[in-house]
Amino acid sequence: MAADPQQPSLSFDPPQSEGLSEPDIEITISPDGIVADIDLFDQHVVRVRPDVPAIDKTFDYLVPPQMSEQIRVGTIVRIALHGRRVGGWVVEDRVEPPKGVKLQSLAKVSGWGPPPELFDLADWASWRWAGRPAALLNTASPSTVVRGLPRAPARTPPPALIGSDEVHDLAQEALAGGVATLRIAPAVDPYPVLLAAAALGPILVAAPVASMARHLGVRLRRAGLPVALLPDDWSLARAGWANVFGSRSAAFAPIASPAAIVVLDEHDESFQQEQAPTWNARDVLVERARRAGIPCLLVSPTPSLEALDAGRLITQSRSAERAGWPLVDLVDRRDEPPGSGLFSERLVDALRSDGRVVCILNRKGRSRLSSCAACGEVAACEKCAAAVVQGDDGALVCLRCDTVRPLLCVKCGGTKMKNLRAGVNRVREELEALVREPVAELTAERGTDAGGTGTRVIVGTEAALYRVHNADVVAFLDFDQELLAPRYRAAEEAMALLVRAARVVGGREGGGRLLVQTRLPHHEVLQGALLAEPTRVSDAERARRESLGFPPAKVMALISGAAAEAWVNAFVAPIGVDVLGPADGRWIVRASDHDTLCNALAAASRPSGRLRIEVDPLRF
DNA sequence: CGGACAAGCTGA
DNA sequence: CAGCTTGTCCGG
Repeated sequence: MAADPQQPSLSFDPPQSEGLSEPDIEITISPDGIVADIDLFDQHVVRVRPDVPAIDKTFDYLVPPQMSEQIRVGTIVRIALHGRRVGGWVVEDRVEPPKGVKLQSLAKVSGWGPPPELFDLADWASWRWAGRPAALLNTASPSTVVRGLPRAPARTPPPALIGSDEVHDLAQEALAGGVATLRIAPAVDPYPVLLAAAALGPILVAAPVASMARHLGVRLRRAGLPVALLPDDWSLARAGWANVFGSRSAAFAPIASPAAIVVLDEHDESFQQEQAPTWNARDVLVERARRAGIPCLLVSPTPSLEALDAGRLITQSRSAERAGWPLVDLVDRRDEPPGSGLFSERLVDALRSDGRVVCILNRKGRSRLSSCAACGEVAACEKCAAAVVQGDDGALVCLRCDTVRPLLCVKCGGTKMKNLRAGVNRVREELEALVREPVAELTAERGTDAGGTGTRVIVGTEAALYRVHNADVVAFLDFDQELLAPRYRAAEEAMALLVRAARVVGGREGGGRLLVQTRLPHHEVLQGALLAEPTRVSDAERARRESLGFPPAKVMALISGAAAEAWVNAFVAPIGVDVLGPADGRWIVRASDHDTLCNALAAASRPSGRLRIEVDPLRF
């Protein structure tokens, strides 16, 4: 490897060895000659963490003189371990090797790795989410070998930042120190927040989806500031002088000393990793900022309870916040007979206007609940008796055991079914008949590419809200399904859905409108959106979670997998920790705070076999 | 993780 | 008791 042209700002200070205390002058000559009898004073020994998930241990290696220059904490190396070659990270430089161990030499220097502080952060996250650090360090590492870092350009004059802007000023106030939650309405542009933060120096910005991170990063770049877009610009981020943008994985972005951290849409559940360890980027970044002593700004139109607990809340003026929410048309369907269909008069009016209308129904296929037209029998699986759904092709599929049967009543043999709960596929046909023009269907699986849908009326699941960028009206055909979903975070999730829809239609002064069909018009989620008062949701949720002992009032971990029972049997719950279950082969370990929970999980022994420990489950 | 090595099981 | 499986340990 050519010598890295290193920046002064990039040079790494190795941890000073403990003064000049006398090292042991004990020269051991190993019989197989692995260690030459060279002076121990001159040996360069590093501590390496192997990139092997199951090995939770570090090992010491000799650094051959020709590699010595390239070694610092974080460097990615290859080592011989137990007869095989594996990758690893240098986690400590110039250590004193333990006595009586024959050291081997590093096999190779691969290239640049994460900055030193990410090792401590990864260790913390592996404790906090009861996982192994190797996966987290991989998130912090480049996908391909990085041999050099880009130099900072000659100093350019800072770009002219905007003068007076409410959001910019609020962000400045929030950046005064510590963790702050900044609540800005859905249609309010978060860009001034980034300008305010970037005035402090290079910042680290995380957004729930990569497209949002990219969009904002490109805007900042056009304003003349250096920007690294992760994961592609890993080496630029590692160089330390650029503003770093990324999605969830940006929690472990390799920028050494950001001036501030900004988490956009912190309430979004995609910040949480689905695979164990189920770390949450917002929580990791709050801790990262705390350790670095830098400000952390959590931005959201509807802050999570976790964000509200993390720091002080800063809000827009009432009028500005209201202006940033669309008008919400609540269509109260309580007086309509059950089964009167999904199309209220107000919805039909909206559909027959000239505007672009997106209809949202979170049910795929043709029908989620059918009954025989002849005898009235509700269609169920003939094997396991669970409800069957009618897919796009008309066949009945069991959701539990995947048994498929043709459209046929098991009781009377009838072949006509009444659609008690229509799915998107069926609704599309009905809408076409209603508006007499083509209607497109957009779900996660089907539909044309982003925004490429030419039709005026679109129907889809919530996935459609990611793919349509603007519309005059977003109509929720059956919002009660979201409000009443059997998940403890249903209210917050429903509010997040309204936020996403609000972004598609824009604020009320631009004519943005949401139409919500419901039998629960007084529900705090709908009132919160209607009045642009998200605290209605958080206040109600806070009280509910407290009384039920749900997060964040209590914290929990979900234990599942084939080895879950063995794990629970071996687990001795300390005081303040209780184990609930089993339900569906899963257990819940619960405590009042993360210290108690995570210490208990860390002390538990892990049986062999498949085991999933999900700390802070989003569903249980 | 995956190799080494040891303790247990089978068959003559 | 060889030859094999299964389990536990450990790596610099």
